Amino acid sequence: MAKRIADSTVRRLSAYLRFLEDFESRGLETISSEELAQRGGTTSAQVRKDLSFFGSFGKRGLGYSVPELAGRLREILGLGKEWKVIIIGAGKIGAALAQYRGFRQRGFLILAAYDANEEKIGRKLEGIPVRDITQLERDVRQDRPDIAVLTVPAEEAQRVLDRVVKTGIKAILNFAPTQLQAPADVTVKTVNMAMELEGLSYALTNRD
Amino acid sequence: MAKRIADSTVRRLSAYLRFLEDFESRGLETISSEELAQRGGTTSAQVRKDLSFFGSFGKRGLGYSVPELAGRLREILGLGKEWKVIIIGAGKIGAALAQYRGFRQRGFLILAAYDANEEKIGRKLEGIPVRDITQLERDVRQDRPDIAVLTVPAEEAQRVLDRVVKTGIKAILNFAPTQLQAPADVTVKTVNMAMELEGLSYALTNRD
DNA sequence: TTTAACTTGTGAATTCGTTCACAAGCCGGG
DNA sequence: CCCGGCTTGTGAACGAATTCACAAGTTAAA
Repeated sequence: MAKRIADSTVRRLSAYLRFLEDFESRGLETISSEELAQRGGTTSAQVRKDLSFFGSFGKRGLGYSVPELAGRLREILGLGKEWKVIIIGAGKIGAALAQYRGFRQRGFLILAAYDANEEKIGRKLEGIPVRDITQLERDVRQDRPDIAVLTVPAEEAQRVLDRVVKTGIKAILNFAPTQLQAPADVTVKTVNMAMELEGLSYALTNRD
Repeated sequence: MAKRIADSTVRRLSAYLRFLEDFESRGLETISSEELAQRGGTTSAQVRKDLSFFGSFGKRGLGYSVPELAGRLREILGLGKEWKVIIIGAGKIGAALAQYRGFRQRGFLILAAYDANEEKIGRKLEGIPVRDITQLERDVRQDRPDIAVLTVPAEEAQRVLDRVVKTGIKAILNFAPTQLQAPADVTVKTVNMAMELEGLSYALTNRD
């Protein structure tokens, strides 16, 4: 890949793909950058610029072919293959994720959940086996998951992350409300609800 | 408030507060911008700039008083008062949120959850009453919640949001993986897991 | 074939956020 | 009381992301 693409750009591509799939299911053939922009809360210039990093997919005067652009976006985002996911922490959030149909829909296959609690080990979490966290390293060697989702308490998050990194997993989705340190070749995305809530609190407090 | 503060700045303030609380509990008196920066994965100049938007809280040569800065940040973020929250959608994610202790800890009081499913109405979700969604408008007039958390399917999210906005609620935390349209005076924050996952997929696919 | 109405792709201009760099201020030790 | 070591607060420089603006290409209709 020639240029480094900003995180915000990738997020928008992801949003565009969602609208395209909606358009696709309604049988529409073409879409303009303006239509795409309105649905995504951005501008048509932004849409065109975002896409231009990866090539030129549109036809001047006409717009973009919906199926073609959707296909190209899936390719760019790496959604062509199946990604194997493990969930670490079989609590309430882990359970909510385990049943989330968005995973499977987009090609993310959840292999297993891990926990230290003996009462949970051996059971199923929304159909997904809960395994003993002590087996993590052995299982990873065998199953080769691509992504680990962390739903453990904040206090344990860094320790668990270090362990996960050591197994060679390069992508982590963290739900613990804490900043994590990881090597540069490991991508960590954090979903921090506490932060979002405080953002709302700030907005409510500082109105014009 | 004189200047418009960037979203990214508010998120960092929220992160700083978390470290400060950690420092506070360990009985430390002062902290430098450098220490704060290291924990938050940013730079000391960034920390100082962020804080400078709101005044000057530090002592040159010494750093910041931990309790004082924590207090000022809570004030800035509007965490001094108790915010009343309702959850709309009593599914798995709603349940996970209902039991999330981070809410209460930071002064967010969950009043109730709402659902259309008769089997859920009247029961409790992690100790929180599940009410009939048809009563939403009446309840809001009475209870005056500040924040609504949306954990409904993507297809219904916009419709539910419109209804919530009409009741006068000005802050919404959305968990549906969809872009929502709201009036300018309503703040909507979306936690979009699908987007984060696709960000990981992109990162795994486009390595150097 | 010509024209009018559209829409893309992209350099240039602009805006916004981050980093640099340093004067100003504080503290402790001699 | 003065000096050396530290750390803040903040303009200025920089860099990144967004928006502007327009040439170039497409289509449809006359």
